[in-house]
Formats: sequence, structure tokens, C-alpha cells
Amino acid sequence: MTTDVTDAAALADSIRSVGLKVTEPRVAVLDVIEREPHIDAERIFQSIRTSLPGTSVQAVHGVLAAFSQAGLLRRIEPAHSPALYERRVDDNHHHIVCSACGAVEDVDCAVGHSPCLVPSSASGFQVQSAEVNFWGLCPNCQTG
Amino acid sequence: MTTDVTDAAALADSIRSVGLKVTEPRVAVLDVIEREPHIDAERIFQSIRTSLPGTSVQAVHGVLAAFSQAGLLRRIEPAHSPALYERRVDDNHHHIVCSACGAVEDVDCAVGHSPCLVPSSASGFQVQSAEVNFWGLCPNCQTG
DNA sequence: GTCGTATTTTGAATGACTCAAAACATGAGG
DNA sequence: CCTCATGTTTTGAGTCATTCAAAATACGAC
Repeated sequence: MTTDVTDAAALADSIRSVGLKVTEPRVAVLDVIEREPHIDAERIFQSIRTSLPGTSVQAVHGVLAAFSQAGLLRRIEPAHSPALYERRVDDNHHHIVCSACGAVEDVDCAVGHSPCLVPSSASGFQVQSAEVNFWGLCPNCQTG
Repeated sequence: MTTDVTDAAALADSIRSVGLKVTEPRVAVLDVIEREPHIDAERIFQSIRTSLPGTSVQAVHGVLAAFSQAGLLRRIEPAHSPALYERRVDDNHHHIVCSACGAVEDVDCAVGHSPCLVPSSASGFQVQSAEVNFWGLCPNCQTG
């Protein structure tokens, strides 16, 4: 149910590895995202508030900002949804969101490696990254 | 500089054609978006406030909501930016945003027709639409 | 164990947008 | 052309997600 010692150590290592101090709130936040990817700040706060009384949503935002900046987390911002966070993998994967219930799943790039980084015409822009979100109905919300 | 009669009539027609009543604020908002695509509610309000004193940002939001719902406008929501609006064209084009100055340009689909609507694995989702935003540096912000 | 600095706490403030009730204008019908 | 019902806008308040700032605190290098 709760984090075992091994996991906690691994989480602490990840945090240390990007040059950040290891603190209780940070380990707790990373742990929650580990077990539930694509979660927003509010729900992270709800998950840790029992084990860390005295924490606030603002604190969670602070931790998330530090992690995102350090490259430990990836922040995704689908339309009509608060920002969601996931542990960063180096691949360039995208997301599919259920327009009915909001469920989010990972989706690999359609063709081989990041075709989405090569738009046909970039109007002179130097393309650095792409943000791709698919919308549809998840299996549960497809009635029939 | 300002809308001539012909344009105003054309705008009114577009509005009527989707079954909405033609009102001053609506014509004004559509006119602004016509000449400056990818604009947000606040800036639309700034553009029309002189010619329509007594208008408010909320009113603009109301007009935009009505237009979006009627399919007259497309609403795009890039990360770190308020919602932007553009006159809807039926093609499935995407956008490229300058990470420095925020400039937005249209981008056609990378390969032929909407390849972005066919992710490799949809995890059982019924894909309905895709939201694709590229990020990079616009010509102006590329120093050197 | 001590101490400087990074981090968290606490509380307030912002930006973008939505909601609701009252005043008003559009355009269909007479 | 005038009237009236209904669709729109106005006005004002309220919400949600997030950020900012100052004070209190904890991490971990020494």
C-alpha cells in the first residue's frame, strides 16, 4: 500500500541525481506520480496530505516546478484540463485523452521516430519540440 | 483602417449562416479575428473597446463561446498561453508557437492528409481529433 | 554538531474564465 | 411599421489553477 524502503531509496536517488535536495514532500510527490502518471497538482496533494499533514497545494506546485525544471518530470497541458505530470522518459511520446471522462493514456509516435517534429512547412521557425494530444472516447466511455 | 461596408455585410452573413443573431459586438469580434488570427480574448477586447464603449471582456468571452460552439471559430489552447481563436477552415492544420515571443503561425499537416489522426496504438480509444502544436524560435527570435 | 543555503510554509494575489440576474436589442409575426 | 418573445449583452460576483513573497524550517556540506 505504502512505499517500501527500496522504492523510497530509488526515488531519493533520482532526486539527488538531478542536483536537488531530498526532502519528504519531494519524495512523496515523486512517489505518487510514479504510481499514478498523468495526475494533476490537486490530486497529488490529496494523495500526500494524510501522510504529510501541514503540506499545501502551493508546496506541491513548488516541488513540481523544481522537478519539471530539473528534467525529472514532464508537464503536459491538454486543453480543458489542469496541468498533468508524468515521469519523464526520453522518448517523444504523446497522449490520448478521453473527451468524456478525461482518462489519459500514452501513445507512441505514429511513424517510427518523432515524425511530428518535422512539419511540412515551418514558416522559418526552428522547431524544437512538439505537443501532440489526441482526443477520443476511451473503451469505458464507448457505449455499445 | 476600419471595416468597410462590404466586409461588414460578409461578416454578418457568416454569423447569420450558422443561425446566430447579428449584433454589433459579434460583428466587431469576428472582424478583429479576421484581420488578426490567433488572438486571445483580452486582445480582442482591447481592439473593440474604442468603437464599442460599454463592452467587457466577459461579453467577448460570451461571443467567442457562441461562435466556437456554432463552428464559426476554432479555439486553440497552447500550453502557457490563454486560448486563441481563428476563423475555422475545414482543413486539419496545426500551429507553431515561438517559445520566445509567442508568435503563432499555421502549419499544414506533415504528411498528406491528417496523419496525426492515426496514432500507432490508440489503447482502444476511438480517436476523434488531434491537437498538434510545435514549439520553436520564430525567424525574428533566432539571433544570428 | 553547526551553519549557510535551499526548501517549505503561510497567506495573499493574479490571470483567465465562468456563472447568474437584470437590462436590452434583434428580427419574426402581426 | 410596430410589437413582443427570445436570444444577447451587460454588470458584477465568483471560481479554478497557479504564482508570488516573506517568514520559518530542514538538508547536508563541513
